[in-house]
Amino acid sequence: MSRTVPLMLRLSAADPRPITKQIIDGVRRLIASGELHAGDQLPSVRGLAKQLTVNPNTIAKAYGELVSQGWLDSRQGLGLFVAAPRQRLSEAERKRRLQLAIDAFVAEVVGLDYSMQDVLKRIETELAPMLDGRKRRA
Amino acid sequence: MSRTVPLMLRLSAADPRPITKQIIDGVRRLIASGELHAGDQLPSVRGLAKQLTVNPNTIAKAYGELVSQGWLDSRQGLGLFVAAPRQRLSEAERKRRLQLAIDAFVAEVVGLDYSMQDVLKRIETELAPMLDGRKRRA
DNA sequence: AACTCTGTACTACTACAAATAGTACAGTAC
DNA sequence: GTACTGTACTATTTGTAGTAGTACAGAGTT
Repeated sequence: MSRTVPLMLRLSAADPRPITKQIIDGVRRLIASGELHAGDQLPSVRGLAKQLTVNPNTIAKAYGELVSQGWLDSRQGLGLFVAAPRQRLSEAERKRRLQLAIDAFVAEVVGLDYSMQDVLKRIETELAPMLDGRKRRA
Repeated sequence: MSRTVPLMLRLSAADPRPITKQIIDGVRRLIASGELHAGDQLPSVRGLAKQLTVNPNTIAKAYGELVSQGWLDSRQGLGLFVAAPRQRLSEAERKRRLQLAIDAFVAEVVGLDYSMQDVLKRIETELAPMLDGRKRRA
């Protein structure tokens, strides 16, 4: 199964995250949710740069990060492809990242006056499509 | 009930958040968890700056933000005090912030290979002390 | 071989945010 | 007055994000 997809990605100026992070998160989300499958080819660095009207360097940086995290495989002269599911982060690093994410989330939500039930329900709704979209990463 | 507390706050160089945000989140957490009560006096701008070995301007900025968010009240010449519980954010703003927090959290957690149950349990554990530490904000 | 696509690696420059440093001023208490 | 409080400035430094431009190597097509 190998396709070339137009990559449904939107950048938002309202989003406080830097462009590079928006792209990284966006691609990761598309893969995790199963909208992109292992072997699929991604838009070229220059192509996506033109599509999103950002600098090619910015795309290259985001792609490079995704490669080093094991989400993409790069083949010189050919392009970038969605990698087979695998886990490149150490157990300690995974644990550390989860802790950071939870701390940041709690810090943001404190004082917003939402009940525990509301918060958990929302998390569940948004997270569910990301967890079963692709096989469990080895 | 009015106390002057030494403010148990630690800054971490490992924490990716800027100093100002670490202080804002830290104070908000102390209030939400009930470690600081309405009326309690906070360390002075210069005092906390010395304690944390950061610039007084940085503390003043953090305190200023907390005042504008309604967490603290300022009395010229006297100091800063924990405000009575109230909600200064509009319904739309609260909703927006929750959405941003959830989006950011999901983006970080995707690919870490944690089960839904694990994630929800962790959130519940860390968030619980923040929700019942003080009366519901009007 | 020539051409054109791919990723990758640089340097240089600009823009912006965070933090520091220093000064100054107004309000409160002793 | 003196010594604390918060607050408001300006100036400077530092680090990061993004843009701009160039260059090079690998792969496929003609």
